[in-house]
Amino acid sequence: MTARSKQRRSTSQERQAGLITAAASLFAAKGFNGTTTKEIARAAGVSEALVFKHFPTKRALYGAILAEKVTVNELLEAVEESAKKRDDRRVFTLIASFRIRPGADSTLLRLLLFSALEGHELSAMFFGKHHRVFYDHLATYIETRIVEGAFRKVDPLLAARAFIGMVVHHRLLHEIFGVPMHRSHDETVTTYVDLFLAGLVHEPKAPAQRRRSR
Amino acid sequence: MTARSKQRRSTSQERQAGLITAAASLFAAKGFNGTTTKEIARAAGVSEALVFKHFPTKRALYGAILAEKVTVNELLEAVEESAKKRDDRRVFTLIASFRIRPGADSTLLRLLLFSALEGHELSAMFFGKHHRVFYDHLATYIETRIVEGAFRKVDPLLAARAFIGMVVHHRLLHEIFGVPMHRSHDETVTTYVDLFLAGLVHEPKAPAQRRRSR
DNA sequence: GAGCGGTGAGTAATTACTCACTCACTTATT
DNA sequence: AATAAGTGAGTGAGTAATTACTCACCGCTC
Repeated sequence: MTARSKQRRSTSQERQAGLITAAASLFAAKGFNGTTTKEIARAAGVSEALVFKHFPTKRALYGAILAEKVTVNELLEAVEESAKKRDDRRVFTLIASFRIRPGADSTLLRLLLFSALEGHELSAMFFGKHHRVFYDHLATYIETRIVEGAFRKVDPLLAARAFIGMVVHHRLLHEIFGVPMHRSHDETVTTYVDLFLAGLVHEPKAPAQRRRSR
Repeated sequence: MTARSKQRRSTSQERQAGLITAAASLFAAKGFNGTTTKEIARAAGVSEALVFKHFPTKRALYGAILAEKVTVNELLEAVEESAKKRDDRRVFTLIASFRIRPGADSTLLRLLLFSALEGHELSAMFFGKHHRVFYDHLATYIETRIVEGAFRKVDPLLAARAFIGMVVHHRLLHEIFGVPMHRSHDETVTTYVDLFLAGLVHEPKAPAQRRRSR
Protein backbone atom coordinates (compact mmCIF):
# COMPACT_ATOMS: atom_id res chain seq x y z
CA MET A 1 0.00 0.00 0.00
CA THR A 2 2.20 2.76 1.24
CA ALA A 3 5.87 2.52 1.91
CA ARG A 4 7.16 -0.70 0.41
CA SER A 5 6.72 -1.21 -3.23
CA LYS A 6 5.42 2.21 -3.92
CA GLN A 7 6.01 1.84 -7.61
CA ARG A 8 4.46 4.88 -9.06
CA ARG A 9 3.81 4.60 -12.75
CA SER A 10 6.05 6.77 -14.81
CA THR A 11 4.74 9.33 -17.19
CA SER A 12 5.18 8.67 -20.85
CA GLN A 13 7.93 11.24 -21.09
CA GLU A 14 9.89 9.87 -18.16
CA ARG A 15 9.69 6.41 -19.62
CA GLN A 16 10.82 7.58 -23.02
CA ALA A 17 13.75 9.39 -21.49
CA GLY A 18 14.65 6.31 -19.53
CA LEU A 19 14.45 4.13 -22.56
CA ILE A 20 16.59 6.50 -24.56
CA THR A 21 19.23 6.60 -21.85
CA ALA A 22 19.31 2.85 -21.48
CA ALA A 23 19.34 2.24 -25.20
CA ALA A 24 21.98 4.86 -25.85
CA SER A 25 24.55 3.24 -23.66
CA LEU A 26 23.79 -0.18 -25.07
CA PHE A 27 23.98 1.00 -28.66
CA ALA A 28 27.19 2.83 -27.86
CA ALA A 29 28.67 -0.30 -26.34
CA LYS A 30 27.57 -2.86 -28.89
CA GLY A 31 26.24 -1.08 -31.93
CA PHE A 32 22.80 -1.21 -33.42
CA ASN A 33 22.91 -4.79 -34.64
CA GLY A 34 24.68 -5.96 -31.54
CA THR A 35 21.93 -4.77 -29.22
CA THR A 36 18.61 -6.57 -28.78
CA THR A 37 15.33 -5.00 -27.82
CA LYS A 38 15.10 -7.44 -24.96
CA GLU A 39 18.35 -6.11 -23.49
CA ILE A 40 17.13 -2.56 -23.84
CA ALA A 41 13.91 -3.39 -22.03
CA ARG A 42 15.78 -5.11 -19.24
CA ALA A 43 18.20 -2.21 -18.85
CA ALA A 44 15.29 0.20 -18.63
CA GLY A 45 13.47 -2.06 -16.22
CA VAL A 46 10.36 -2.60 -18.31
CA SER A 47 8.88 -5.27 -20.49
CA GLU A 48 9.93 -5.62 -24.06
CA ALA A 49 6.42 -4.86 -25.23
CA LEU A 50 6.52 -1.42 -23.68
CA VAL A 51 9.49 -0.47 -25.75
CA PHE A 52 7.31 -0.81 -28.81
CA LYS A 53 4.56 1.19 -27.24
CA HIS A 54 6.93 4.14 -27.20
CA PHE A 55 8.87 3.56 -30.38
CA PRO A 56 7.34 1.82 -33.38
CA THR A 57 10.59 0.07 -34.33
CA LYS A 58 14.01 -0.48 -32.92
CA ARG A 59 15.40 1.74 -35.63
CA ALA A 60 13.08 4.56 -34.63
CA LEU A 61 14.42 4.33 -31.11
CA TYR A 62 17.93 4.57 -32.48
CA GLY A 63 16.90 7.59 -34.50
CA ALA A 64 15.40 9.22 -31.45
CA ILE A 65 18.69 8.85 -29.66
CA LEU A 66 20.70 10.44 -32.41
CA ALA A 67 18.16 13.20 -32.76
CA GLU A 68 18.20 13.94 -29.05
CA LYS A 69 21.91 13.92 -28.42
CA VAL A 70 22.60 17.10 -30.24
CA THR A 71 23.43 19.24 -27.26
CA VAL A 72 26.59 21.22 -27.62
CA ASN A 73 26.76 24.91 -27.86
CA GLU A 74 27.50 26.28 -24.42
CA LEU A 75 31.04 25.86 -25.69
CA LEU A 76 30.58 27.80 -28.88
CA GLU A 77 29.69 30.91 -26.92
CA ALA A 78 32.88 30.77 -24.93
CA VAL A 79 34.81 30.25 -28.13
CA GLU A 80 33.04 33.17 -29.75
CA GLU A 81 33.97 35.40 -26.89
CA SER A 82 37.64 34.51 -27.00
CA ALA A 83 37.52 34.86 -30.75
CA LYS A 84 36.33 38.43 -30.43
CA LYS A 85 39.31 39.18 -28.24
CA ARG A 86 41.61 37.52 -30.75
CA ASP A 87 42.93 35.30 -28.03
CA ASP A 88 44.21 32.58 -30.34
CA ARG A 89 45.59 30.36 -27.68
CA ARG A 90 42.39 30.40 -25.73
CA VAL A 91 40.22 29.66 -28.75
CA PHE A 92 42.17 26.54 -29.53
CA THR A 93 42.57 25.51 -25.94
CA LEU A 94 38.84 25.76 -25.33
CA ILE A 95 38.03 23.53 -28.23
CA ALA A 96 40.70 20.98 -27.40
CA SER A 97 39.93 20.76 -23.73
CA PHE A 98 36.26 20.40 -24.42
CA ARG A 99 37.08 17.12 -26.04
CA ILE A 100 40.05 16.11 -23.97
CA ARG A 101 38.91 16.37 -20.40
CA PRO A 102 38.92 14.09 -17.39
CA GLY A 103 35.28 13.13 -17.13
CA ALA A 104 34.49 12.88 -20.81
CA ASP A 105 32.44 9.85 -21.58
CA SER A 106 32.88 7.95 -24.74
CA THR A 107 29.21 7.24 -25.39
CA LEU A 108 28.70 9.98 -27.93
CA LEU A 109 31.91 9.24 -29.77
CA ARG A 110 31.05 5.58 -29.99
CA LEU A 111 27.52 6.34 -31.14
CA LEU A 112 28.86 8.67 -33.76
CA LEU A 113 31.27 6.09 -35.12
CA PHE A 114 28.79 3.26 -35.03
CA SER A 115 26.14 5.28 -36.77
CA ALA A 116 28.55 6.29 -39.51
CA LEU A 117 29.95 2.80 -39.99
CA GLU A 118 26.56 1.16 -39.96
CA GLY A 119 25.27 3.78 -42.34
CA HIS A 120 22.37 5.10 -40.36
CA GLU A 121 20.41 7.78 -42.17
CA LEU A 122 20.73 10.23 -39.28
CA SER A 123 24.45 9.74 -39.09
CA ALA A 124 25.21 12.77 -41.24
CA MET A 125 23.01 14.98 -39.10
CA PHE A 126 24.59 13.66 -35.95
CA PHE A 127 28.02 14.29 -37.36
CA GLY A 128 27.05 17.75 -38.49
CA LYS A 129 25.87 18.82 -35.06
CA HIS A 130 28.77 17.32 -33.20
CA HIS A 131 31.76 17.96 -35.36
CA ARG A 132 31.08 19.95 -38.48
CA VAL A 133 30.03 22.96 -36.41
CA PHE A 134 33.40 22.91 -34.75
CA TYR A 135 35.57 22.95 -37.74
CA ASP A 136 33.35 25.27 -39.69
CA HIS A 137 33.52 27.69 -36.81
CA LEU A 138 37.22 27.22 -36.44
CA ALA A 139 37.82 27.58 -40.16
CA THR A 140 36.04 30.91 -40.17
CA TYR A 141 38.16 32.14 -37.31
CA ILE A 142 41.37 30.98 -38.95
CA GLU A 143 40.42 32.71 -42.16
CA THR A 144 39.80 35.92 -40.29
CA ARG A 145 43.19 35.73 -38.66
CA ILE A 146 44.86 35.07 -41.99
CA VAL A 147 43.24 38.12 -43.47
CA GLU A 148 44.42 40.11 -40.49
CA GLY A 149 47.92 38.89 -41.13
CA ALA A 150 48.22 37.06 -37.84
CA PHE A 151 48.31 33.59 -39.36
CA ARG A 152 50.18 32.20 -42.31
CA LYS A 153 48.33 31.66 -45.52
CA VAL A 154 46.84 28.21 -45.32
CA ASP A 155 43.63 26.64 -46.45
CA PRO A 156 41.50 27.48 -43.41
CA LEU A 157 39.29 24.43 -43.67
CA LEU A 158 42.22 22.06 -43.90
CA ALA A 159 43.90 23.77 -40.99
CA ALA A 160 40.77 23.54 -38.88
CA ARG A 161 40.40 19.88 -39.71
CA ALA A 162 44.02 19.28 -38.91
CA PHE A 163 43.59 20.66 -35.43
CA ILE A 164 40.32 18.89 -34.75
CA GLY A 165 42.03 15.81 -36.16
CA MET A 166 44.73 15.89 -33.51
CA VAL A 167 42.15 16.13 -30.82
CA VAL A 168 39.69 13.59 -32.13
CA HIS A 169 42.44 11.14 -32.90
CA HIS A 170 43.64 11.47 -29.36
CA ARG A 171 40.20 10.52 -28.11
CA LEU A 172 39.96 7.65 -30.55
CA LEU A 173 43.24 6.28 -29.31
CA HIS A 174 42.37 6.12 -25.70
CA GLU A 175 38.59 5.85 -25.67
CA ILE A 176 38.18 3.37 -28.48
CA PHE A 177 41.52 1.64 -28.79
CA GLY A 178 42.38 1.75 -25.12
CA VAL A 179 45.80 3.32 -25.55
CA PRO A 180 46.80 4.73 -22.17
CA MET A 181 47.42 8.43 -21.74
CA HIS A 182 50.97 9.05 -20.66
CA ARG A 183 50.47 12.75 -19.96
CA SER A 184 47.84 14.62 -18.02
CA HIS A 185 44.89 16.09 -19.83
CA ASP A 186 46.22 19.62 -19.45
CA GLU A 187 49.66 18.78 -20.66
CA THR A 188 48.22 17.02 -23.64
CA VAL A 189 46.02 19.94 -24.60
CA THR A 190 48.84 22.40 -24.14
CA THR A 191 51.15 20.37 -26.31
CA TYR A 192 48.65 20.12 -29.12
CA VAL A 193 47.81 23.80 -29.02
CA ASP A 194 51.48 24.75 -28.91
CA LEU A 195 52.32 22.55 -31.84
CA PHE A 196 49.48 23.79 -33.90
CA LEU A 197 49.76 27.49 -33.17
CA ALA A 198 53.48 27.44 -33.74
CA GLY A 199 52.81 26.10 -37.20
CA LEU A 200 50.20 28.69 -37.87
CA VAL A 201 51.36 32.01 -36.55
CA HIS A 202 52.90 34.33 -39.04
CA GLU A 203 56.57 34.77 -38.62
CA PRO A 204 59.45 35.98 -40.75
CA LYS A 205 60.76 32.91 -42.49
CA ALA A 206 64.27 31.88 -41.82
CA PRO A 207 64.51 28.87 -44.11
CA ALA A 208 64.65 25.76 -42.06
CA GLN A 209 68.02 25.50 -40.48
CA ARG A 210 69.03 24.10 -37.20
CA ARG A 211 69.63 26.73 -34.63
CA ARG A 212 71.81 24.78 -32.31
CA SER A 213 71.55 26.67 -29.09
CA ARG A 214 70.39 25.86 -25.70
CA MET B 1 34.13 -36.26 -67.60
CA THR B 2 33.50 -33.16 -69.57
CA ALA B 3 30.30 -31.91 -71.07
CA ARG B 4 28.73 -28.84 -69.58
CA SER B 5 30.54 -26.64 -67.15
CA LYS B 6 34.16 -27.29 -66.49
CA GLN B 7 33.89 -26.67 -62.81
CA ARG B 8 37.15 -27.64 -61.27
CA ARG B 9 37.08 -27.96 -57.56
CA SER B 10 39.13 -25.39 -55.74
CA THR B 11 41.87 -26.35 -53.38
CA SER B 12 41.28 -25.78 -49.74
CA GLN B 13 43.63 -22.83 -49.72
CA GLU B 14 42.02 -21.13 -52.68
CA ARG B 15 38.65 -21.51 -51.10
CA GLN B 16 39.79 -20.14 -47.78
CA ALA B 17 41.34 -17.15 -49.49
CA GLY B 18 38.15 -16.58 -51.41
CA LEU B 19 36.07 -16.78 -48.28
CA ILE B 20 38.34 -14.38 -46.46
CA THR B 21 38.18 -11.88 -49.28
CA ALA B 22 34.43 -12.08 -49.55
CA ALA B 23 33.90 -11.93 -45.82
CA ALA B 24 36.35 -9.08 -45.34
CA SER B 25 34.49 -6.73 -47.60
CA LEU B 26 31.17 -7.67 -46.07
CA PHE B 27 32.41 -7.25 -42.51
CA ALA B 28 33.98 -3.94 -43.49
CA ALA B 29 30.72 -2.77 -44.99
CA LYS B 30 28.30 -3.95 -42.36
CA GLY B 31 30.22 -5.02 -39.31
CA PHE B 32 30.39 -8.40 -37.67
CA ASN B 33 26.86 -8.49 -36.37
CA GLY B 34 25.47 -6.95 -39.51
CA THR B 35 26.81 -9.68 -41.75
CA THR B 36 25.25 -13.14 -42.00
CA THR B 37 27.04 -16.33 -42.85
CA LYS B 38 24.55 -16.86 -45.66
CA GLU B 39 25.63 -13.61 -47.28
CA ILE B 40 29.26 -14.55 -46.97
CA ALA B 41 28.62 -17.89 -48.61
CA ARG B 42 26.72 -16.31 -51.44
CA ALA B 43 29.42 -13.70 -52.00
CA ALA B 44 32.05 -16.44 -52.15
CA GLY B 45 29.88 -18.54 -54.42
CA VAL B 46 29.60 -21.58 -52.17
CA SER B 47 27.08 -23.14 -49.86
CA GLU B 48 26.73 -21.94 -46.33
CA ALA B 49 27.77 -25.34 -45.05
CA LEU B 50 31.16 -25.05 -46.67
CA VAL B 51 31.94 -21.92 -44.75
CA PHE B 52 31.82 -23.99 -41.60
CA LYS B 53 34.00 -26.67 -43.09
CA HIS B 54 36.75 -24.08 -43.31
CA PHE B 55 36.10 -22.05 -40.21
CA PRO B 56 34.56 -23.55 -37.11
CA THR B 57 32.59 -20.40 -36.25
CA LYS B 58 31.74 -17.08 -37.80
CA ARG B 59 33.96 -15.42 -35.23
CA ALA B 60 36.89 -17.60 -36.20
CA LEU B 61 36.49 -16.42 -39.77
CA TYR B 62 36.52 -12.84 -38.55
CA GLY B 63 39.66 -13.56 -36.60
CA ALA B 64 41.32 -15.10 -39.63
CA ILE B 65 40.65 -11.91 -41.55
CA LEU B 66 42.17 -9.66 -38.92
CA ALA B 67 45.13 -11.97 -38.56
CA GLU B 68 45.76 -12.02 -42.28
CA LYS B 69 45.43 -8.34 -43.03
CA VAL B 70 48.58 -7.31 -41.31
CA THR B 71 50.52 -6.43 -44.41
CA VAL B 72 52.16 -3.04 -44.29
CA ASN B 73 55.70 -2.10 -44.20
CA GLU B 74 57.20 -1.65 -47.58
CA LEU B 75 56.60 1.90 -46.46
CA LEU B 76 58.67 1.74 -43.31
CA GLU B 77 61.79 1.05 -45.35
CA ALA B 78 61.32 4.18 -47.41
CA VAL B 79 60.72 6.13 -44.24
CA GLU B 80 63.82 4.67 -42.66
CA GLU B 81 65.90 5.73 -45.60
CA SER B 82 64.68 9.30 -45.55
CA ALA B 83 65.14 9.31 -41.82
CA LYS B 84 68.81 8.43 -42.22
CA LYS B 85 69.22 11.42 -44.48
CA ARG B 86 67.41 13.61 -41.97
CA ASP B 87 65.00 14.65 -44.66
CA ASP B 88 62.25 15.74 -42.31
CA ARG B 89 59.82 16.84 -44.94
CA ARG B 90 60.11 13.60 -46.82
CA VAL B 91 59.66 11.47 -43.73
CA PHE B 92 56.38 13.15 -42.91
CA THR B 93 55.24 13.36 -46.49
CA LEU B 94 55.80 9.66 -47.00
CA ILE B 95 53.72 8.73 -44.03
CA ALA B 96 50.94 11.14 -44.85
CA SER B 97 50.66 10.24 -48.50
CA PHE B 98 50.67 6.57 -47.70
CA ARG B 99 47.36 7.13 -45.98
CA ILE B 100 46.04 9.95 -48.10
CA ARG B 101 46.29 8.74 -51.65
CA PRO B 102 43.94 8.45 -54.59
CA GLY B 103 43.30 4.73 -54.74
CA ALA B 104 43.24 4.01 -51.03
CA ASP B 105 40.43 1.69 -50.10
CA SER B 106 38.56 2.07 -46.91
CA THR B 107 38.17 -1.63 -46.13
CA LEU B 108 41.00 -1.82 -43.66
CA LEU B 109 40.08 1.38 -41.90
CA ARG B 110 36.50 0.23 -41.53
CA LEU B 111 37.57 -3.19 -40.30
CA LEU B 112 39.86 -1.55 -37.80
CA LEU B 113 37.13 0.68 -36.43
CA PHE B 114 34.52 -2.04 -36.37
CA SER B 115 36.80 -4.46 -34.60
CA ALA B 116 37.69 -1.89 -31.98
CA LEU B 117 34.12 -0.76 -31.42
CA GLU B 118 32.77 -4.27 -31.30
CA GLY B 119 35.56 -5.26 -28.97
CA HIS B 120 37.04 -8.13 -30.88
CA GLU B 121 39.94 -9.78 -29.14
CA LEU B 122 42.26 -9.37 -32.11
CA SER B 123 41.46 -5.70 -32.38
CA ALA B 124 44.48 -4.63 -30.37
CA MET B 125 46.80 -6.71 -32.50
CA PHE B 126 45.26 -5.34 -35.65
CA PHE B 127 45.64 -1.81 -34.37
CA GLY B 128 49.21 -2.44 -33.35
CA LYS B 129 50.25 -3.65 -36.76
CA HIS B 130 48.46 -0.94 -38.65
CA HIS B 131 48.91 2.16 -36.59
CA ARG B 132 51.03 1.77 -33.53
CA VAL B 133 54.06 0.94 -35.65
CA PHE B 134 53.68 4.24 -37.38
CA TYR B 135 53.60 6.48 -34.44
CA ASP B 136 56.17 4.54 -32.52
CA HIS B 137 58.48 4.86 -35.47
CA LEU B 138 57.68 8.50 -35.92
CA ALA B 139 58.09 9.22 -32.23
CA THR B 140 61.57 7.75 -32.27
CA TYR B 141 62.53 9.89 -35.21
CA ILE B 142 61.14 13.02 -33.63
CA GLU B 143 63.00 12.31 -30.44
CA THR B 144 66.23 11.94 -32.37
CA ARG B 145 65.68 15.25 -34.08
CA ILE B 146 64.97 16.93 -30.78
CA VAL B 147 68.20 15.64 -29.33
CA GLU B 148 69.98 16.91 -32.40
CA GLY B 149 68.46 20.32 -31.81
CA ALA B 150 66.52 20.36 -35.03
CA PHE B 151 63.10 20.17 -33.42
CA ARG B 152 61.66 22.00 -30.50
CA LYS B 153 61.36 20.21 -27.23
CA VAL B 154 58.05 18.39 -27.30
CA ASP B 155 56.81 15.10 -26.05
CA PRO B 156 57.76 12.98 -29.05
CA LEU B 157 54.93 10.51 -28.66
CA LEU B 158 52.31 13.23 -28.44
CA ALA B 159 53.79 14.97 -31.43
CA ALA B 160 53.78 11.77 -33.45
CA ARG B 161 50.20 11.10 -32.51
CA ALA B 162 49.25 14.63 -33.39
CA PHE B 163 50.57 14.21 -36.89
CA ILE B 164 49.08 10.79 -37.44
CA GLY B 165 45.93 12.25 -35.98
CA MET B 166 45.66 14.87 -38.69
CA VAL B 167 46.07 12.25 -41.34
CA VAL B 168 43.78 9.60 -39.88
CA HIS B 169 41.13 12.15 -39.11
CA HIS B 170 41.25 13.28 -42.70
CA ARG B 171 40.58 9.73 -43.83
CA LEU B 172 37.82 9.32 -41.30
CA LEU B 173 36.13 12.41 -42.59
CA HIS B 174 35.93 11.42 -46.16
CA GLU B 175 36.00 7.63 -46.08
CA ILE B 176 33.63 7.10 -43.18
CA PHE B 177 31.64 10.29 -42.92
CA GLY B 178 31.57 11.04 -46.60
CA VAL B 179 32.86 14.59 -46.31
CA PRO B 180 34.09 15.62 -49.77
CA MET B 181 37.70 16.56 -50.33
CA HIS B 182 37.96 20.12 -51.50
CA ARG B 183 41.66 19.94 -52.31
CA SER B 184 43.70 17.42 -54.23
CA HIS B 185 45.46 14.65 -52.37
CA ASP B 186 48.85 16.26 -52.90
CA GLU B 187 47.75 19.66 -51.75
CA THR B 188 46.21 18.16 -48.67
CA VAL B 189 49.34 16.26 -47.75
CA THR B 190 51.54 19.27 -48.36
CA THR B 191 49.35 21.46 -46.19
CA TYR B 192 49.40 19.02 -43.30
CA VAL B 193 53.14 18.51 -43.49
CA ASP B 194 53.74 22.25 -43.73
CA LEU B 195 51.57 22.98 -40.75
CA PHE B 196 53.11 20.32 -38.65
CA LEU B 197 56.74 20.91 -39.49
CA ALA B 198 56.38 24.63 -39.02
CA GLY B 199 55.20 23.93 -35.52
CA LEU B 200 58.04 21.60 -34.84
CA VAL B 201 61.21 23.02 -36.27
CA HIS B 202 63.40 24.90 -33.93
CA GLU B 203 63.41 28.58 -34.58
CA PRO B 204 64.21 31.61 -32.53
CA LYS B 205 60.93 32.74 -31.12
CA ALA B 206 60.23 36.39 -30.71
CA PRO B 207 56.58 36.70 -29.68
CA ALA B 208 55.98 36.69 -25.98
CA GLN B 209 52.80 34.78 -26.35
CA ARG B 210 53.90 31.21 -25.94
CA ARG B 211 53.62 30.61 -22.31
CA ARG B 212 52.00 27.93 -20.23
CA SER B 213 48.41 28.60 -19.56
CA ARG B 214 47.29 27.78 -16.11
C1' DG C 1 -15.50 3.65 -16.63
C1' DA C 2 -12.27 5.37 -19.67
C1' DG C 3 -7.76 6.10 -20.69
C1' DC C 4 -3.22 5.03 -20.16
C1' DG C 5 0.89 2.68 -18.38
C1' DG C 6 2.11 -1.81 -18.38
C1' DT C 7 2.60 -6.98 -19.37
C1' DG C 8 2.80 -12.35 -20.65
C1' DA C 9 2.56 -15.00 -24.13
C1' DG C 10 2.85 -15.37 -28.27
C1' DT C 11 4.61 -15.38 -33.89
C1' DA C 12 6.94 -15.44 -38.18
C1' DA C 13 11.32 -14.75 -39.73
C1' DT C 14 16.12 -15.06 -39.30
C1' DT C 15 20.25 -16.73 -37.19
C1' DA C 16 24.57 -19.65 -36.62
C1' DC C 17 25.59 -24.04 -37.07
C1' DT C 18 24.96 -29.49 -38.14
C1' DC C 19 24.40 -33.73 -40.62
C1' DA C 20 23.86 -37.22 -43.80
C1' DC C 21 25.11 -37.44 -48.07
C1' DT C 22 27.11 -36.86 -53.19
C1' DC C 23 30.50 -36.05 -56.35
C1' DA C 24 35.27 -35.12 -58.31
C1' DC C 25 39.50 -36.74 -58.16
C1' DT C 26 43.76 -39.64 -56.45
C1' DT C 27 46.00 -43.78 -55.32
C1' DA C 28 46.67 -48.77 -54.74
C1' DT C 29 45.73 -53.23 -56.49
C1' DT C 30 44.94 -56.08 -59.93
C1' DA D 1 44.97 -50.65 -68.42
C1' DA D 2 41.06 -51.32 -65.64
C1' DT D 3 39.02 -50.77 -61.45
C1' DA D 4 38.24 -50.74 -56.64
C1' DA D 5 38.87 -48.08 -52.54
C1' DG D 6 39.78 -43.93 -50.34
C1' DT D 7 39.89 -38.78 -49.59
C1' DG D 8 38.33 -34.47 -49.21
C1' DA D 9 35.53 -30.69 -51.47
C1' DG D 10 30.94 -29.55 -51.62
C1' DT D 11 25.82 -29.45 -50.62
C1' DG D 12 20.42 -29.51 -49.36
C1' DA D 13 17.84 -29.85 -45.81
C1' DG D 14 17.49 -29.38 -41.71
C1' DT D 15 17.49 -27.52 -36.13
C1' DA D 16 17.38 -25.05 -31.97
C1' DA D 17 17.79 -20.59 -30.52
C1' DT D 18 17.13 -15.84 -31.05
C1' DT D 19 15.16 -11.92 -33.27
C1' DA D 20 11.93 -7.80 -33.84
C1' DC D 21 7.50 -7.08 -33.24
C1' DT D 22 2.13 -8.00 -31.95
C1' DC D 23 -1.95 -8.58 -29.30
C1' DA D 24 -5.22 -9.49 -26.03
C1' DC D 25 -5.55 -8.27 -21.68
C1' DC D 26 -4.59 -6.24 -16.94
C1' DG D 27 -5.01 -2.56 -13.08
C1' DC D 28 -4.15 2.07 -11.43
C1' DT D 29 -5.94 6.66 -11.28
C1' DC D 30 -8.42 10.44 -12.89
